[in-house]
Amino acid sequence: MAHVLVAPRLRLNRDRVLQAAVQLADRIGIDALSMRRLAEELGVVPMALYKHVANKDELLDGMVDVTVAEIDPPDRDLDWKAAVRLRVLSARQMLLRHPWARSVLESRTRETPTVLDYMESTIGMFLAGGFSADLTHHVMHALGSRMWGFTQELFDASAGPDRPPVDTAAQVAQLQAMAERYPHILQISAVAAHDDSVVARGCDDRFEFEFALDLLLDGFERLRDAGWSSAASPTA
Amino acid sequence: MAHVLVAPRLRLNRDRVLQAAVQLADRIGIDALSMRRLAEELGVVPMALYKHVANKDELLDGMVDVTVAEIDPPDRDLDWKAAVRLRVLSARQMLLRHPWARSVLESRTRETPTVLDYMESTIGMFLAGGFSADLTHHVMHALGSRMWGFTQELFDASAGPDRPPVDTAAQVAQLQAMAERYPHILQISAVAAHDDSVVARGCDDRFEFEFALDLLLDGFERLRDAGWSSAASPTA
DNA sequence: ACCTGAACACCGTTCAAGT
DNA sequence: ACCTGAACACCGTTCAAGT
Repeated sequence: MAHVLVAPRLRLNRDRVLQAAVQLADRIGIDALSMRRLAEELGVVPMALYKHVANKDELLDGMVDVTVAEIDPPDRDLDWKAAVRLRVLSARQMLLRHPWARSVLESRTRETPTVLDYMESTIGMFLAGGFSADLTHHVMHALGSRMWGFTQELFDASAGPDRPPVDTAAQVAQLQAMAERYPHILQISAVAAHDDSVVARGCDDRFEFEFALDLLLDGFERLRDAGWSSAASPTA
Repeated sequence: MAHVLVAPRLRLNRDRVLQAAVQLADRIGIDALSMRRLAEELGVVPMALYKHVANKDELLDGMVDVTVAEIDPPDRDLDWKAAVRLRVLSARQMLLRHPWARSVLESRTRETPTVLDYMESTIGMFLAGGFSADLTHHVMHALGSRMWGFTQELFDASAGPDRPPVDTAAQVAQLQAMAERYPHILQISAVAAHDDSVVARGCDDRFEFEFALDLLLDGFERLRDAGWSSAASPTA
C-alpha cells in the first residue's frame, strides 16, 4: 500500500505517533481514528503503538497537547482585555484547523502540563489586569470552554451528517409545518438568512462567538471596576 | 438471570426501550451503554431492539427527548429574566439527575421535535420580554449550551477516573512543584479552598453556574435597553 | 529496546429464518 | 408483527514470543 512506501519504517517515537495521529484525525475525523487505523497509517502492527503511548486515552491526551501548543502565547504589549480576546480568538483558529479537537478537549479530564501552562498564562492576564484572585477564579469559570475558543452552538450543521437533498415541494411543505409549530424559531432564523437558504444557515460563526465573548469581557470589566467580591455577591 | 424474572417478556415498544436506556445509562454510564447490554437488560436478543429504533444514533436521540421533556415548562407569571433563569436552572437539575445527558446532548445534531419545542419556548421568553428578533438571535447563540443547563467546566474532577490516593509526602512535593510552575493557578484555587482539600476542589458548581448565567442575562438586558442592533454593532 | 502474531472479550449491524 | 441465530467487519488490549 501507498503509505508503506511513503513512510518506510522510520523508527517510531512518541512524537511521531502523536503527529501522525493529529494529521490522521484532521483527515478522517476522530470517530474513524482507531489504534488499528493509526498503526496501519504508520506501517506498523497495532501493538507497536503501545510502546509509545500507554493506551488510547493517553494518545488523546497527547493529541490535545499538540494542538493546545499551537495557540499563540499572550501578547505582552496589549492590555488584559485585548490580550485575552486575541488569545481566545487564536485558540478558535486552532480549532478551525483541527475540528475534532473540540470534542476531545471536552472529554479530557487529565491536566497535562501543556493544558496547565495555557491556563496559567490566561489566569496571569487577568491578575495583571488588576483582577482580584477571587474575581479571577469566577471569571475563569464563566469563561469556561470559551477559553479554548469554542462554545456549544445550538445546532452545528457542519458537524452532522449531510442532509439528504429535499425537493422544493417538500421543502415548502416543511416550512409551512415549521411556521405553524415553531414561529419563534423561524422569526429569529429569518434575521440571519442573508442568502437563499432559509433556516439555520448563514449565521456568521465568528460574529456570534465574538458577540458572546465581548459580552462576557465587558461584564468582567464592570465587576472589576465595581470592586466585586464573592463575599458580597447578591447571588451568594 | 435476575432481570429475566423481573421483566418477563412484556412486549417491547419504542417507549419501553427508551425508558430502559435512560435508566440503564443513569446506572452504568453512557460509555457502558451498548445495544447488546441494553438488550440483555430487557431480556431480549440485541437484534430485537432494531424493530423499535433504527440504530444506536436514533436511540440516543430518543434518550435526549426523554430527558429534555423533563425540563419544567416556562412560568408565565414571571418576567422574562426570572423565567429564563428558572428554566435554565431546571434544565440544570435534570442534568444532575442524568449526568450522561450532557455529552449526548452535545453530540446530537438532529433537531427532534422535543428539542425544537424547548428552543421555541425559550426564544418566546425573550421575544415576550421585548427583545428584537435580531437581538434574540444573538442572545440565543451567546447562551449556547447554557440554555441546556451546562457549561464546560475547566476540569470536571467528578467526570474523570478516581485519582489514586497520594501519600502526604508526595502531595507536599507535588504542591511545591505546582507552586513553582503554576503560581497563578494555585493563587485562584486557594480562594475556593474552603476545606482541607487544597487544589481545585470544593468549588461551588451552582455558584459558578449562576455567576456566569446572571452575567449574561444582565448583559442581554443592557443591550436590549440600549436598543442594540447587529447592523450598528461595534464588533460587526 | 522495539516490534510481531495470535488471541480475548467486546462493539454495531445485516440477512435470512423462525413463530 | 415481532423476535431469533449466525455471521461480518470492526474495536482496545494482553500475553508470550521474536529480532
